[in-house]
This record gives sequence, C-alpha cells and structure tokens, in this order.
Amino acid sequence: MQNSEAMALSAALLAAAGELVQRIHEGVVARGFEGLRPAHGFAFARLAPDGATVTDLAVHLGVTKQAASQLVDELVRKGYVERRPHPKDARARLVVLTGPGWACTRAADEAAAEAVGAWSDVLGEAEVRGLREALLRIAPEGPVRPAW
Amino acid sequence: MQNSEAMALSAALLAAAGELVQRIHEGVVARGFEGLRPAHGFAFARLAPDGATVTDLAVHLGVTKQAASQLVDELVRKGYVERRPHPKDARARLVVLTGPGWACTRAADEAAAEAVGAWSDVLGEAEVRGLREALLRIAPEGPVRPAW
DNA sequence: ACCATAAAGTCAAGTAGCTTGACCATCAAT
DNA sequence: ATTGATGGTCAAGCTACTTGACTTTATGGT
Repeated sequence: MQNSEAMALSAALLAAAGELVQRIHEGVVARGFEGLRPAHGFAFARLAPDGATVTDLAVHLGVTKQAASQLVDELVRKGYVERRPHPKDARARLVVLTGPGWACTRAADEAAAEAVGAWSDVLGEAEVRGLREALLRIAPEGPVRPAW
Repeated sequence: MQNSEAMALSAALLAAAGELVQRIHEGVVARGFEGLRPAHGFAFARLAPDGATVTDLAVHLGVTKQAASQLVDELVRKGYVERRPHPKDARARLVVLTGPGWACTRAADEAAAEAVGAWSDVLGEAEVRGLREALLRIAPEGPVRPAW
C-alpha cells in the first residue's frame, strides 16, 4: 500500500461519511424537523431504545457531561426529549424521547435508508452489504462523533 | 435495504472515518509535529501541490475566507506555511508550504499508510482496495471537512 | 480610457458549542 | 457512620467559527 493510496482512501472515507451525514440531515429537515443539528441525531441514537442518563450520553458523544447536559436542555426546550426520575438511582435522571423525538428518529432512519439506497443504485445491493461488513470489521469501536 | 441496516452502515462509516482521522493525527503527533489539529491536515492537502490562495482554501475546507485566513495566520506563526505574492494577481497571495510544512505532510502520509495498513491486516489488501474504489464511486464530491 | 462591478484579502466584533472548575445530592463500601 | 466516588447542575472562560465593513486590485462594457 503506497502512501498516496492510503490518502485517497482516507479522503474517500471522509467524503462519504460527510455526504451521508449531510444527506440524512437534509432528509430530516425535509420531513419538517427544524432547529436540529447532526449531533442531536447522534444523541437520539443513544436515547432511542430505553433512554439514557446524561453521563451515558456524554460518554457516547465523547464530550463532557456538562456539554451533554446543555444538549439535553436544548432538546427538552424543543420538545424532543424529557427528563424523568431514574427508577434505580435518585441522583440520576433518565432522559427519554417524547413523541416528536420518536417521530424525528424515524424520519432520520428513513432519510438514512434513502441516502444508502442511492448508493445501492450505483454499487448494487450486494456491494453495499459488503461495504457495511468491511467497515464493521475495521472500526467496531470508532468514535461516534468524530471531532475535528 | 431496511432502515436499521442503513443506520448500521452510517454508524460504521462514521466510526471508521473518525478512527482514521484520530489515528492519522496521533501518528503526526508521534512524529514530532505538535500544536496541529486535523483541520490543518485538510489544509495541507490542498496546499501540497503548488500552494493555494486563501479563498481556494476556504472553498476546499467549507468555511468562510476569514476563517481560512485565520487558519493560515496560525500556520504561518507556527512555521508550516508562508504567504508569497501571487504571480498573476496582485490582490491575491499564494500560500505555500515551508520545509517543516512539507515534512509534516509526509508524516501525515506515513501515518495514513500505517493506519490503512492495520486495516489490510484485518481485511486483506484486495478488500481494502475494493473499499477504496467503492467509496470513490459513491462520494466523489463529498465535503472534505464534514461539519457536525 | 473610464467607470462600474466583482473578487481577494484583512480587521473587528459577535456567537455557539464546547471546556474547566466548583458545588450539592446520593450512592456504595468499609 | 464515615469516607470517597458518582450523577448532575451552575457559572465562567475559551476557541474556532461567523457576519459585517472596508481597502486594494482585477475585469468587462461602453
């Protein structure tokens, strides 16, 4: 592997990831959810199954818990999540999605499927599947929110 | 393609891209270049062949020219680039890499080759090649500096 | 040749999202 | 019961970015 090929792969990877995030975000906006940034989507992904604490969210996003708390404030203000008392720990609070929060999560799923579908048209479904599995083997533990 | 699979692909793509950027950055630091952020590397990539104007750089990075100008200021202060008069346009200034700038660029190439080499150990060279070509066909025009 | 418009760059001020630091309430282990 | 660790918030500060205003030089039409 020559250096220039490694750089070409890096650039292609960044371009693909950037374009995907952009398209998902546009799809979400097109479905009527405004005032959100991609970072909020990363948060929704963590909150989706059963909710999470602010600290969980901070770890997931790779930021301080103060930053995660501010992000939750914002989502509460916009009606996408709410803070509920934690069933097992009186210090903690469980942040869960509201109705609009779930709707937005579904919209993001749809937008993602749409964006990836466009790739299937170019590569074919089999190769897209191969792509996903190769990436999963490469970076199973990569940061969710790459910061740079 | 189901929605959940699209999200899995998105997550894997982001994780891989994030990890790659992180590793390249660490490799650059390990080679003795400090005080730099990944964004500077994206700038180097544009400056590498023959230099570029601040406006070129701004377009490449997807930021305002003021932001690009500030970034150049910083790189000048740290000795990685210098501003030279533009040969064809007295308004413009050509930003070019200095010796240390070139050395840092080579270090980044090496670090990238190292990181991608680790992937080859997992996937095999052929599949990594396939990955690169699939990504290039998917997102030839993606943003260099995904912002989120 | 002249003027109007556009483009390259910089200075200055404001902003948004993050950080560090300090603090309180609660948990868990001795 | 005491001590240290953990979840969360408040407050202040930092930094990379933005918008706005301006100067200098290029470009194109008349």
